[in-house]
Amino acid sequence: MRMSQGVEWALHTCLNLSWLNTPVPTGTLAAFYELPPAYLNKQLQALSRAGILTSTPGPRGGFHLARPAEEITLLDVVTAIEGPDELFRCDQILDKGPGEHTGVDYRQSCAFARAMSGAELAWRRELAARSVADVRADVERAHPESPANTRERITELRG
Amino acid sequence: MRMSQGVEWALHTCLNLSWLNTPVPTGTLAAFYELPPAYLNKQLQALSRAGILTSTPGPRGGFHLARPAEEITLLDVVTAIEGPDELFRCDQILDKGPGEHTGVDYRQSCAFARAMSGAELAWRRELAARSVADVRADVERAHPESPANTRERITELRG
DNA sequence: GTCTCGTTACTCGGATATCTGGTGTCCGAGTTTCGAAGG
DNA sequence: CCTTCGAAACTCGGACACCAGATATCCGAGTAACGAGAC
Repeated sequence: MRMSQGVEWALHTCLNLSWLNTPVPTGTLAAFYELPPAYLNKQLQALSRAGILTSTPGPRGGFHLARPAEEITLLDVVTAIEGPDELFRCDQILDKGPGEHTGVDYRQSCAFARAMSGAELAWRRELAARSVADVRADVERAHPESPANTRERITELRG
Repeated sequence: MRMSQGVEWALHTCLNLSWLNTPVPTGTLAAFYELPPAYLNKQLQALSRAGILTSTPGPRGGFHLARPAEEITLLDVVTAIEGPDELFRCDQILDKGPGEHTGVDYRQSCAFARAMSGAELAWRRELAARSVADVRADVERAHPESPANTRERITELRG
């Protein structure tokens, strides 16, 4: 049960994009971290479908944030990459056990499913409470040179 | 990022075992929910390695809880099946980016890793707060006949 | 009747296949840009 | 000099291989039970 690698890429890429105000193509964003460009593109497409990024085709095109970093939560990114499914999926194991098989939704009736769902909700709540802008503020506090470094490196890579 | 099916099996099996005080072989436990016996055995082995179950070989052998259900948390079971790894693993993507590459642990320095780790901690805290005995109490409150039903069905299946 | 011992059957345990989903890659559709040609 | 037009290059987007981990299975090592035989 490891989280997809794409989540980490997506988060850092969103942070970098929040320091820029121009579309950046996938190749440049991938070169920044030496990532496989085509696969990063796949993740960015997912973010685009989720309405987090906006893509512009053609020369001088690329991806840019679809809305302010303050309105992009970590949960948004995780959900965009990993999908909306829950971690613990109750496959209605109880259907085969004894008792009434009245076609009830075990996601609600199974006590384990409820407990797991509650724990997952706490996780989601934490993720939804932190935006990319919050993290950006932390980074800028610890490393004030980061924005300038990123901007410089991006323009340099774009050549 | 779906959680392994084995977690659900393990949870329900632990609950059933908490209603019995005798070793139950894998075959019987599997038949209870019509699960593949050999694969369930694999999961129970993991629980055994984690110290949640105790296995006794030979005739009249099987698995039984290694400690009271009050002392078995949902987190214990999840960790036993899924392993101790974190959901979000920071693969030190920043190592390739600009800045100092002083061999620091990005699990600590990366702001995203810290945020994700915090959210995961909230999740683990919820899971650790609920024991199998808590869930058992919920089930017995909603379905008082469950313990007797389970005991009856187990002895019936064992033949 | 009781103890001993060997056989038997049953259990776990790990080593072995199979399959789905994450990982990685490629090429085509569409658009902007740029430059050249004509007015 | 300005406008128009066309080709080219660059971008995303989805369709196609590959691989690790989860799923599923099998057979051997070990042990408790049981029964037969001896005392």
